[in-house]
Amino acid sequence: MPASSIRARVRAEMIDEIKAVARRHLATDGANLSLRAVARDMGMVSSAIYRYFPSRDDLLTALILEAYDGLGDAVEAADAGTDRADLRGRWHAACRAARDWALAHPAEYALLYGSPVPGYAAPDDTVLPAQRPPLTLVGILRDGLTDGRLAAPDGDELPEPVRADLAEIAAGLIPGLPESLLARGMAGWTQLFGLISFELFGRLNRAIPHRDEYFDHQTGLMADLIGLPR
Amino acid sequence: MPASSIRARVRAEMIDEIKAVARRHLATDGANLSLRAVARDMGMVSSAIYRYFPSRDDLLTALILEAYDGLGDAVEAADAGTDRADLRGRWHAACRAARDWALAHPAEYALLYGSPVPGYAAPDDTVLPAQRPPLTLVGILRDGLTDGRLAAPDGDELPEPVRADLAEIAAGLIPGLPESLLARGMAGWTQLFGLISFELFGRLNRAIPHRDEYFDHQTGLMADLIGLPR
DNA sequence: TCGCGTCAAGAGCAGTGCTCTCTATTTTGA
DNA sequence: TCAAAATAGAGAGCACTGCTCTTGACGCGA
Repeated sequence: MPASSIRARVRAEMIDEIKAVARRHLATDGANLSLRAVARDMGMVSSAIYRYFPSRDDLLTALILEAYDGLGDAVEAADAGTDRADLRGRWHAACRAARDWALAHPAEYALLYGSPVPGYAAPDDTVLPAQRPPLTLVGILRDGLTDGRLAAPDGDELPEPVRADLAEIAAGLIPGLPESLLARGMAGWTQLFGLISFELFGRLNRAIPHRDEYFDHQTGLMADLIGLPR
Repeated sequence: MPASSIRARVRAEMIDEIKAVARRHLATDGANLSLRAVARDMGMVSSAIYRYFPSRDDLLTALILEAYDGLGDAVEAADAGTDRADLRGRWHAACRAARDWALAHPAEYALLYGSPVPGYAAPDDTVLPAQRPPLTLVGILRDGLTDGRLAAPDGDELPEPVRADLAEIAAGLIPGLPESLLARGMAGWTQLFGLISFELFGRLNRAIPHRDEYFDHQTGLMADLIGLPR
């Protein structure tokens, strides 16, 4: 290890620095990341970047993976930092953490959840990190169910195909979660994504001055739909 | 009119053709629309396009406006084509129309609701067309309220800032709509946007094979939250 | 110390948005 | 009617992009 490691270490540092510079560019210039600009910022010639990332998309993928992890960390930490029995508090904390992260990293959020780049297909290793936020949310529901604080909504007659699809998802991710509860959890996650996107993409610029309160109230409505006790 | 109209007519036809070709390019190549490619497709030189659209952004804006109108037309027509008294049917029809339009025009949907292009700011005349779909949705709620089929949810204690913001929105768009109902309508609209985006951007590719049924069930959940009678 | 592998640099290709100039055509006004 | 004005398209050119290929220098293991 000692011999080759000096070169390997430099290489790892270069990769990190490129990602850092790219993230900075992303924050200021938005999604149209320019490899040449990154190289210029690093005092390199553009072709040298290709020693570290075979294409622009690969650099973007690396940034996407880091972003997913950042968001996942934030959401999970917020959930973990709240009293396990306070289901509604955990829901709100997780939602707020996602929003806070998005507001702090708008360009990275747009990279994750904005319109997909035409030629670009997210590689498979983004799937798992991408599931962390919604998994945290439905994890709250599962905890509520197991300790009796939350009841599966009854009277929901899920159409059989929907029930089957949701059952498959539940089997893979959170065994034992009733499909009706998973459906409502996913509605909450879907609405959370919509809330953040609307705010970040400027859709309630003029309409809603009190963003924090509006956000909490909207996520609270979904908590009501799910049946999280007040 | 006859004198200048021949040239004016040709000009109008050119503008239409450019937009049509651009829309075609948008559908195949995604959001990164190339003026030069459009010009090439029309047998023109790229600089000639600038006689009709002063910049690429202006062409995009024209496409955005048409897209908003197409979506607005679809949603309003679906609502108008349903029995006025069938609130839930109207809700589902409007939601489905939005989804169908999005699935039929994915690139245009991404243009409207995807991540904003960094340098690009939507001009003010997009605001009104953009409001048509959510307005149609809350219009259903207003109708239900006036004919007694829908009650404003009580027990909702909206935080004062949220209530004030929503009251202002209601005053400008749909006078008389209680803030609590508007809040739930916006939750529904937000979730609808999330649903369509998730589906279109490939987020439930593997997870949900039965998209139609899932969609209807999810929008039905929001109808429940709003209180639309079954 | 020698040779292999890695690295940065530079030139170059094809593409982009956009500007400017030049020429041909159409429209307009006296 | 006929010249002046407005408009249209073509072409060259600028600065930029992602990416490839070649060249020469350097570090590293044998």
